Amino acid sequence: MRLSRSFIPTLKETPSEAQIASHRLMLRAGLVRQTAAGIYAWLPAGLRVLRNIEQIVREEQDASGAQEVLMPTLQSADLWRQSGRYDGYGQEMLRFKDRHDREMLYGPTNEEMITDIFRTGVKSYRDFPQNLYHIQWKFRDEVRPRFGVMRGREFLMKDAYSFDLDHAGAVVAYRKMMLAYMRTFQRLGVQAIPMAADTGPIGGDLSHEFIILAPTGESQVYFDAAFEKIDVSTARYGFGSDQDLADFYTTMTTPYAATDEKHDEAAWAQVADKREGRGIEVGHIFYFGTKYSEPMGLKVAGPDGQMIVPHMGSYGIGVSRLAGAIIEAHHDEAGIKWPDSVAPWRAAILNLKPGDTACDTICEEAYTGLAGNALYDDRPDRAGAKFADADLMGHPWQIIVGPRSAANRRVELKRRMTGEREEVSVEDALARVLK
RNA sequence: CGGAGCGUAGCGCAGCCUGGUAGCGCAUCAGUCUGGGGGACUGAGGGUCGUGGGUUCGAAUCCCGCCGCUCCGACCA
Repeated sequence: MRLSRSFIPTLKETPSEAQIASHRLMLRAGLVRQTAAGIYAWLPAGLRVLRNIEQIVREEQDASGAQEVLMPTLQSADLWRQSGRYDGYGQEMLRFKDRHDREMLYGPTNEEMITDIFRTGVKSYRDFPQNLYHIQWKFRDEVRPRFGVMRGREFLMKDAYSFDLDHAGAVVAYRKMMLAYMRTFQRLGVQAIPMAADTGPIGGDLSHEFIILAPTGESQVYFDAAFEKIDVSTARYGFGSDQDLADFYTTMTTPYAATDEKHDEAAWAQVADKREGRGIEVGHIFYFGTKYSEPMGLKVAGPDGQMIVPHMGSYGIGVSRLAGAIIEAHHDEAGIKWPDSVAPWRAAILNLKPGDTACDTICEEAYTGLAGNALYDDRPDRAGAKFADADLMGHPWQIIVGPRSAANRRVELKRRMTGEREEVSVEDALARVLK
């Protein structure tokens, strides 16, 4: 993308409504635009980030054996009456009526809908286990939306739902999701810690929330440094082995980890290598047994002819929230420092002197060589403005092409995350960026 | 849902108290000079002052209603 031809409205000044770093930077870097309280439009650069996060989430869900579906944003109130949640959900649910006076709602979550879909399609115990997920917009009419996309009213969430014949099977499904989540967050460039959690309105008796570390996080978290060394790679743990999953689960749940609400000073005192900091919740997993399958009449014939009521779990990742959370974890005074995996472009090409033949030639060559992975700053602006915008937008690499070194076919390569910079040949720069 | 504010040009703000035909910085456009960390100069364009009503000779300014938004707290992917 050529910056001169793109719609990336960066701001030099901070909009007054933005209080926290990620909100300020998302607005300043031209990623999103607020359209109403807690509701955001995603602009070209922001959408690329959102899609990158979504794709990593998708790949890890698929790897765990979950299958992607897509359920609608609008649901019928009848469905929620079957589970008994329609009256209990409260003001957070956005309710309305269609032209025929039918009661509808904009879905805040999909347990009822997936249970309804699954019960009409499943035929036998042989069909189990299953895990279905989708990545869809949700709406929760928060009393007080804030922090930009971190606490919006409309947000993109990945939610998965597992179906198993018994508790033991559901526990395996739960562990698979925990493993998939750890891999997902690792790929997204953030340190995530699973912490035992309350189950809230979803219900159930086994639940963990995934907290990622960021200096500006909402809550204080305490955890054992052992979490920093856990290997969650496919080489260490496989989805196909119940023993691996059990080992993994033990490893993830044994060291101390708690948010300030559940913090236990006595247990904390026993931890040898302590870590504490601020955290943001970006995922939450629940096992809730037959809470929905029972009232909604989901049951199948077992091998002995007896009817079985399946055990379920649900697993959420806040995709749009992650865009903000990743910025909270990776930024400085100048702007965003995107991890490679989620950056809208891998590199920015800064042409410090458009019109200079050597600069123009090298920039075009780099732009073509990076094939869609680069944002080319070809604007006729001053160098300082380009540096400032590149730092603000947070491209992992900056290929700085100036007349000083361009004559020798050399460029300056800057790594945004670390601030390191070095002069290299054009070829080396491209190879490094694409590696 | 309790408390506190704000709405004036794309963004950040002043003007309001004490009513008299709207201003500053940045951004934008044109030109000149510049050219490695948001440069300088000259000129130009851009505003139903959130909205409806009221008071007044006259309302951005005073009064009332409504709408929108933000912040603090309680609550939450």
